[in-house]
This record gives sequence, C-alpha cells and structure tokens, in this order.
Amino acid sequence: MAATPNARQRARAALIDDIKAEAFRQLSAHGSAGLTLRAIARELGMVPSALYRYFPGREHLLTAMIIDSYGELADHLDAAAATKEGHRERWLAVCHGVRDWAFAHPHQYALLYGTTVPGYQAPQDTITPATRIPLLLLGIACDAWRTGHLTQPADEPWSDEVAANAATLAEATGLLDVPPSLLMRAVSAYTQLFGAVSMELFGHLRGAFDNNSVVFDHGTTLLADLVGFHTS
Amino acid sequence: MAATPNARQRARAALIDDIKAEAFRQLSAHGSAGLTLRAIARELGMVPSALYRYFPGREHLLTAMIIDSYGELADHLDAAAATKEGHRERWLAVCHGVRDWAFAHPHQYALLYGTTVPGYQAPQDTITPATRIPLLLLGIACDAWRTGHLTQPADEPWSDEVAANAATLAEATGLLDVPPSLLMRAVSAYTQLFGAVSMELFGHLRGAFDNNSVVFDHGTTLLADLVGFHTS
DNA sequence: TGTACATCAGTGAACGCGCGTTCACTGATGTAC
DNA sequence: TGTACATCAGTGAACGCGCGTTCACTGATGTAC
Repeated sequence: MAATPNARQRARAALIDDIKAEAFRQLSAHGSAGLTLRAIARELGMVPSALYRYFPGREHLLTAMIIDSYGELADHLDAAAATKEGHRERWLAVCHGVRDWAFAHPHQYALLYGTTVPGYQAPQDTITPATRIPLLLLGIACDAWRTGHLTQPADEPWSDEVAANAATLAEATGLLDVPPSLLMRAVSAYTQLFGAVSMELFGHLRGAFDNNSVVFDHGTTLLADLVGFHTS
Repeated sequence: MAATPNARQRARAALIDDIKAEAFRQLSAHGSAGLTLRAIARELGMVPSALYRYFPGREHLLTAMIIDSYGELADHLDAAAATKEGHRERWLAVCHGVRDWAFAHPHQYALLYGTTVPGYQAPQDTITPATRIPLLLLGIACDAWRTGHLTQPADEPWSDEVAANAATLAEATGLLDVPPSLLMRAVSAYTQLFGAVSMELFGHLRGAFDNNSVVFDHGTTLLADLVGFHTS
C-alpha cells in the first residue's frame, strides 16, 4: 500500500505539499499572524473546509511548518559546514549560515526563534527536529576537541551545580567522551549565536553600526575563541 | 496651565494611566495578540470609541506600552546595579536583572525583544528609550576600564572594517575615551546576553538542563571574562 | 470483466465570534467678559 | 458673581471586515467478490 501509492494517494501527497507551499508564501508575505486557512484555500482555488481533509486545524499546519523549517535550516547549515575544511572554519560557516538563513527567511526564522505564536503551544513533535541545530554545533566542537584542534581555556570556577548540569547535558546529548566544560561553552555559544541574530533581525542594533555583517563576523570570532577553536 | 492642572486634566491623566494598566494586565494574560481596545474598554466600563479620546488607535497604545516597558526594565536594571559595589559584580547583577525581569514579565519582555508585533512598525519614539539598556551595560564596562578594573585581552585580528564600525559606535554613544575594541566586546556581550535570555524564555533549552538558572549564571561569567572584568 | 459497495475529496452554506474605527450626538466642565 | 460660549468626555449605533470550524451533501475514485 505504501509501496504502490494509487492516484488518490499521490494527489493527496501533492496537495499537502501545495498547501504548505502556499502557507509558506503567506508566511513570507504577512508573517505568522497573517497566515489563515481561508486565504490559503482561496489561493488554491478551494473552499476553506476542504483543507480539513489535510490538516485537522490551523495549529497542525503551523506545527508541520515549524518542523519543516527546522529541517530546512539544519540542511542549510549542514551544507554551509560542508564547504569548509578546518573545524574553526566549519564552526564559523555555521554561524554565518544561521544569520544568512535568518535574513533570507525572516518570518520563518521568527516562527522558530521569535516569540511563540499567540495561542500556539509547541507540541513535543517540534522539539526533536529543533535539536539538529545545537547538535550540529556541539558536534563540530567535539570533533575539534577529539582531533586536537581545540584548546579548552583554563577552567573558570566550576561549582558543583554547574557540574551537575553539565553532566545532564552530556547525558542528554550522548557526548560523554568530551570535557563537560566544553559542552557548556558550546551551548553558551549556541544560545548567544541565535541571540545575536535575533537582536539584529528584530531591529535592536538599528543605528549602532554602519555594517552589521562585519560586526556579526567579529562577534562570531570572539565566540569561536571563547569555545577554544584553534586559528589555523 | 501645565503648572496648575484643572480637574479635567487630572482626570485625563489618571484615565490614561488606567488604560495602560488595564492594557498591561491583558498583555500579561493573553500576550500582545490578545490585547484589544474593545476588551480594555469593556474592563474599564467604557464604550470602545471612548478610548479614541486618549489614544488615536491601537498602534499608539502599543507604542506607549513599549516605551513604558523599556523604562521599567531600565529602572529595574539600574536598581540591580546599585546593589553591588565592584564593576564585575554590577555587570553580573545587570545580567541577572535582565533574566529576572524577563521571567517575571514574559509577555512584556516579548513585546520588547521578541518578534515584532504583527503589522506593527516600531516608530522612532521607541528607539531612544530602548537605548538606555545597552548604554547601562556599556557604561559599566567603561567605568571599569577607566578605573583600572578591566583588562582588555590581547587584541584579536582587527580589520579596517571592524575598526570603522567600532568608530561609528564610539561616535553614536559618545564614548570616545575608551578603546573601541572594548565597546565592540561590550556590545557583543549585550546582544548575546539578551539572546541567551530569549532562547531560554522562548523554550529553546527545554530538556537540556536541570537548572537553567545555574547555566545562565555560568554563561554570564564567561561573558564577563570575555569583556575583561577583573575577578575580585 | 463486471457489478455492488465503501472510501474519500471537495462543495456550499452557515454558525458564532470579535475586531478597529467612524460619526453624529448629549451633557458636563471650563473660560472669557 | 453671573451669564454666554467653547471645549472636551463619553455614548450608542453602525460599518465593514475576516476568521476557524462544523455539517450534511454530491460525485468521483478505489476495492472486493
């Protein structure tokens, strides 16, 4: 049955794609608040209620879009990392990849990393796809450490509590062979990276600089140093 | 006239406060999308159109709320800084103050630092009040430097482009007596601080740690080191 | 291969909802002489 | 101090809009014998 889809099943799959494509078009144009089932149906030449054959409601459509978007971003970052050789270079390529993608798809980025959509509670389904991105960053840092391309700075005061949380993180990610303090630094860098992108995208650097791209680049090199990547 | 407000003027000022108070109540309860003029009027026992005597429209009310919120946050951070003596301690107090305030007023924080409210374009009026917060952080860093409580790490590769943007920033803030590289580090720390808070508040650390507060604290000490604050 | 039945896609009308904003108005508060 | 007028607050009704979702339905596609 799954092996030999009939015409009806193929049409169904194609229409699901069409609906999502139109939904993304509207997201780009009007943001998540301007994303309505009626408008999608209108644009596809259907009657609104027909969409309920494909999505049980607006929330489910949003969920599907979030999942797809995490996938797109992660693919984009994988591709960015693959263009470089050294670990530091790969890390920096991912950082720039985040910013590039965010500015290329601002509303999609906002859907993932901005304020939660009003009245929408992210279901568990969206969390797993989201983790590909931090795991990519952590993976690069761990690879660098394993191959001796990363120096951990002298350890700062390291309380029992921090150690306990670092252990939880190591457990959750399965990265048990690297120093927990490295994981902590990498996660800090991850949150701060997305923070820097969000702050710029949402307009909080307006007027401070002439060229935000240069400033971002500078910030990421500081972060790469903080994590401990060797310069090559 | 402004010196001796009559009853009508006092009633007007009081009602403006009531409207904003009710608006903040609704913001807390339902988020910015659930903030409607009709509901405010209802709650205040007025007819919706009466609000137009006080605000020319929903957008203007939002603008006023954003301005007030920046002020509240900045006041809160000033107070947090004032509880400490050393520069590093004041800096860290502000960092924690941001997180505390964000979690105490999540929707208000989202109004300022989350996705721009759908269809709302921040007018110039909101930008000036917003700058109190980065200026507070920059001020602490500069004070520390001036009094010898801050060590600039060895300067990383520093391109002409970065230097030019640093100069723009120095110009814009009027902080011309400190090393531009310090300003850049402080601004990086500023964006990364709010990024870390946003990522946590918007749910992107869900499940990674047992105690996010400890992790945040650790992240801020890393940032303080990055800026160059002396440990005391 | 052909027929009887089940499944599914899409229609069309309707429900119930709430929103921002405008406008002509009443009546109270303030002002000028 | 008292009167005539101007200013302003708040009312009530209406406009025009669009939304998500439900439901009984027609007709086409697929399936089992």
